[in-house]
Amino acid sequence: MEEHLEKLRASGRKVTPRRKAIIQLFLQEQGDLSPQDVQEALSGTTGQFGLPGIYRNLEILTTCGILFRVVTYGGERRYALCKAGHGEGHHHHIVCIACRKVGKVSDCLYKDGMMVEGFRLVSHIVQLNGLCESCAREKNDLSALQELRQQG
Amino acid sequence: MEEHLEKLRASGRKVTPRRKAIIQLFLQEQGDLSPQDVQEALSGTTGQFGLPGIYRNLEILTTCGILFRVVTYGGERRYALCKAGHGEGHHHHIVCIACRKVGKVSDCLYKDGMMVEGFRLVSHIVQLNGLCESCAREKNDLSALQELRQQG
DNA sequence: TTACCAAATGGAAATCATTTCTGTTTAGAG
DNA sequence: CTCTAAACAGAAATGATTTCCATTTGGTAA
Repeated sequence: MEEHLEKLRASGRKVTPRRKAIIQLFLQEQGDLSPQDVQEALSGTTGQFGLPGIYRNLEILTTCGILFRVVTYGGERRYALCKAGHGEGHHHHIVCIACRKVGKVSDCLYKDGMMVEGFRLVSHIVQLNGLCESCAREKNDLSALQELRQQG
Repeated sequence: MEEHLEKLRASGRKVTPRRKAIIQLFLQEQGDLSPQDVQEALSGTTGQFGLPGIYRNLEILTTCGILFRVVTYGGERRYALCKAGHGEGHHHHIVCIACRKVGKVSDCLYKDGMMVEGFRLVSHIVQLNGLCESCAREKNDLSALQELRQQG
């Protein structure tokens, strides 16, 4: 938690109860959450929690590098805790489709500047979904892996 | 054009003036378009063109493999012409940030099943942005490349 | 500690994208 | 040429996201 608050302060933002509550929630949940998920989870805890404030704060926490926005085909808005340390550069995340654990991918196979299909790469979006070690072990029969592969 | 209509027929859809107009537009524009872009471009041409119909058709054309939905960080809805031939399997696209030309990436560096950071990869989203050959040649001074790199 | 002010908050309301619904038209098979 | 499922237009509903504004608060400096 403290490392996250540090990121907040470092970017000149205030540490408020709301923000602590949101970070706390993500620490508990592990997985990715939509703004609506956040509202439901926090309603009742600290009185009401309006969606506008949640949108604002999710965006701010993302700017600070505390959260990141998960990339999905449908474009749904979902956030998760960023695994990169303070000041770390370009990276992606990999999410476990079973337990939603998030891993950091700091050495992406794609590097800006490299050639791909006749194009010189300038930027790239990568979102990986997989099975973390423990979940893979749990379901290491092929049929399970097959099924999981469907979900995308 | 004919190859695209073939994809429509192959999936049991009708070939209508609307759909031809949309495909025609994407053939002209080369780049990616939002539903709103499509409406603006087609308004006046063939009388009115309601947004609901555009949403429906963009989705249908995507299902048929004629279009694909571009992946963006913000989740904005944008579509472009898919470069894959009929029946081709898993692939991604690379978009030229200068001329918006789209290329097909059929052999992605990430393969489902491979290990990444201790996770077994099950699925992945990849969207590449770069400079196509001719645009790279045009602006092959480093400063231009530098600038372009900012835009993401 | 206290005062201060920019930043953060809550919540209503506005906005904007997207979907649903309904009645009408049309592509294309037979 | 007829017929039917699919496609169509457009109005309206829905739902997510943003804007606005009056109020409160975190955290710095006196």
